[in-house]
Amino acid sequence: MTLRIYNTLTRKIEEFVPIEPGKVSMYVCGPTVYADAHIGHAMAAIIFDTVRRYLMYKGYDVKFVTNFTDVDDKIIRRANEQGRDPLELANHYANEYFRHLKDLNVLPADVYPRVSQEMAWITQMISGLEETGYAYRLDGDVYFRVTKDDDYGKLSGRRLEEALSGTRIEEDARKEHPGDFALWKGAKPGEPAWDSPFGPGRPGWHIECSAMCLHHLGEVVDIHGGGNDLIFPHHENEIAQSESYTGKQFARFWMHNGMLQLSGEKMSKSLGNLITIDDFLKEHSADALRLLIFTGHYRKPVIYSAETVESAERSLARLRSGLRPPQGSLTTGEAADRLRIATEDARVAFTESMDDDFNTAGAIAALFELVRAINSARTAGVSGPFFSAAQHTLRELAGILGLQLAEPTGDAGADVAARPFIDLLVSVRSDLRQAKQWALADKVRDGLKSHGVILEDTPDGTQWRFEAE
RNA sequence: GGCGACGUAGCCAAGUGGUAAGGCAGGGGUCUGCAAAACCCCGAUCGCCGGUUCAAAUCCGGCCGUCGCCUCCA
Repeated sequence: MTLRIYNTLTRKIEEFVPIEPGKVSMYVCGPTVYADAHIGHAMAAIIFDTVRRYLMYKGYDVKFVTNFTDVDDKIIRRANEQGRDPLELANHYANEYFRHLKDLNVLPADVYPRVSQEMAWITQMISGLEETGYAYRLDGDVYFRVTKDDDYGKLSGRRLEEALSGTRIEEDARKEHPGDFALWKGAKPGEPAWDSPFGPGRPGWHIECSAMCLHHLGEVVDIHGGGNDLIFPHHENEIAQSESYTGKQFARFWMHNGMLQLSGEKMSKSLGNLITIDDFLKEHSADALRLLIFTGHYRKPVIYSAETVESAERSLARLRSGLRPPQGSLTTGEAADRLRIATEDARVAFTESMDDDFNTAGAIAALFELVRAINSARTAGVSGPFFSAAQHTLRELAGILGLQLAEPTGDAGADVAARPFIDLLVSVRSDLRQAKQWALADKVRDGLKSHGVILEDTPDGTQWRFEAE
């Protein structure tokens, strides 16, 4: 089975073939670190984390690079407002972001380059573009000359003439063409600056990704990803710079994720309609966010609401139910056989969906089918190798989506301390049930429930767990 | 104004030519002292109009609606 991926560049689903057999180079545009990250950023990180995990599952050796933009207008403005050093501020939010990635169960990238540490590569590239006539100097700035780039606009489907009509671009009469964009910005008072052949200053926004790709992954990358809000101008300009510089195709596959929507609008820092990752994780698990995202398709918008999150939480509980221990002792027979077949079917259905441009909704459906098969087998008394194999497959496939399926714990800290007392109460209640003291037994159960502890009576005794939040 | 995406049951959502996956919520049932969980059963003809086809949610045209990009943005 071959993996097929939608390529924004061609607007078609294409068979994925890496440049070098067995290896994949992947670059994903990371955040500008000047404020708390929100779950829209988390969504992008989670989607490309799963793309990576699936490529690894398919046997590819993946080199994954994602950057931090730590030199930028907004960082500088914010730092000046707060009287802080811009790089210190950026570093603070980068560290926060690292913490978020860990909380969200996103695998660490192989390299996390930062603009501030890539200046040599950036200036070298700008110099190269200047030498070949793709860039020109203007009052201490350096601009990219879009009119010299024949296929400028190929990613976003815009032509230069069209791009101008109705745009809100601030006209800068000095530029040769309104679409020309800054590769280097001359130093201004109160801004950090680096020395360069073009004088002191700092890089434009787009050049950093081109330079970092070149530095860490080479002239051509297999997959370049990011949010679909980056298609224009960011990725268009990256292509222009990189291809003008190397003369080669910059990225084979361009992948773009849809936006997270809150009350019908894109969640974004500038609109202010956001939920930070920290706030989300106070109330919900990382698994819930992943499930919410993967219920839909990565290229489409995801609707975030109290209702969709709640639905994701309940669905999660259902997936977890497949991991509960077996109850019988049947290791062979018809029911065990059915489970074995269902396990195989689930893997096939899962990979077929994922091969189809990461159809995670279909992949999750396969997971639910497997859960039902496991639960049915448990009820039928199946245990042994087929049962554990089914559960192992469930964990493995869910793991490709980054789902951990861990049972919820109580409030941090209280969890460990409370366990022995809960066990004791459950034990006492079992005695009460033996004695048919139903009223008292129910009082214990209801009391525990009000503290977030769920009791379930089974033929093998009473089990308890913490309620999902 | 330009470019692009989308509109499927109460909600989320897959499916891009052969008579609609999955989840949540809801209803009925099995099990249970009761409950919970689990399991079984139940629901939509796919925004509207027209066209192509033996056959369309799926292709084409028009209309209505929503969203994204065109400015920083995952």
